[in-house]
Amino acid sequence: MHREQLFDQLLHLSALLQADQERELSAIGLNTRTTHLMWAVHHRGPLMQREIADEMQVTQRHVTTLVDELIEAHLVYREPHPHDRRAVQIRLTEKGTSLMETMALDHTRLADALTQGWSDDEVAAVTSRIETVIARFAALVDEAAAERERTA
Amino acid sequence: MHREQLFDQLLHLSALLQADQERELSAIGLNTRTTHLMWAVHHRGPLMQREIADEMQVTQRHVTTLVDELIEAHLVYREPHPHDRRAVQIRLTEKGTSLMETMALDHTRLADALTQGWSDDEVAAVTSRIETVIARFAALVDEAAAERERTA
DNA sequence: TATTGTTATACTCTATAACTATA
DNA sequence: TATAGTTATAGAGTATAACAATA
Repeated sequence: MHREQLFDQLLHLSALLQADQERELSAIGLNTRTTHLMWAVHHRGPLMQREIADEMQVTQRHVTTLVDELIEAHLVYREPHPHDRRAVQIRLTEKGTSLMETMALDHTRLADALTQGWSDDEVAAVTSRIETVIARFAALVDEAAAERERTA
Repeated sequence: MHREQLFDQLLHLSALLQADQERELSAIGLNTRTTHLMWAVHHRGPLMQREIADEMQVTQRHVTTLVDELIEAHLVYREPHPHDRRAVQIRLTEKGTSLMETMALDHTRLADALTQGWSDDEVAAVTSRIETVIARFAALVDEAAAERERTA
């Protein structure tokens, strides 16, 4: 069936993208987690470690470790929180900011390369299809979660 | 730009699918690795542990561990290799086979649910687009690998 | 009393190296 | 000499629990 073939392809593509990303990142001494952390700070501004833990769904303790690594690499730094003396704020260094900007650019270039030769309409059509797949999948996951609640 | 939005969506979908799969598997005491192992045996027939290590791109030592876990769960068993007394063959138990069949069915059902209401032509059109994205991505990865060869 | 971050500790996943039995 | 699998060991990644400083 074609429907299953499409599904398998999406899984395949997802595996390819992920493997490639991990290879690229490890070449510059990063991994998915540390990059996610920097990406969050880059887009949301200075964050407390607790906020980062919430965003990334990992423990605060683990954020401490990740931040330590990024400080070692001169990509972020800790600053006292302006209003809460218990907390610190994580900010990107210049090097960190410029790395995030480079990544964003690479990202755009890759997106363009992968859809090269498609008309804008084609891009829009596929985008809208994928959107419905995401929405439906989210609905199914919610349903399953509700089911588990009821059973438990 | 729309092209980047599509790319981001594909990444998002991939993360959703993966997280969901891991949750489902952990509910039945499996993970991505052990499932991959069983899937390989289910589709390729009885395999030596070395063959499994090749297929999964992990060490033979790690295959030993994964097989031990699956034996503990009564999902596979070891059998002497018919022609090579150094080796063993991994086979699925009845329970293991039936689990793989259930998974294949769930997989088909999910693919259908996610594309519900799409015409066959629409499915085919999106499939063909994703195919070109995969092909192009593979080409880019190869190019980058060749580049690294030359530099090294 | 609750929250932020850290010290101490442990668990999971996976790898490398040395070894046994067999090819 | 090379290969299949295992014993022993170690490293990365991540979690839980207890604690200090502050809210």
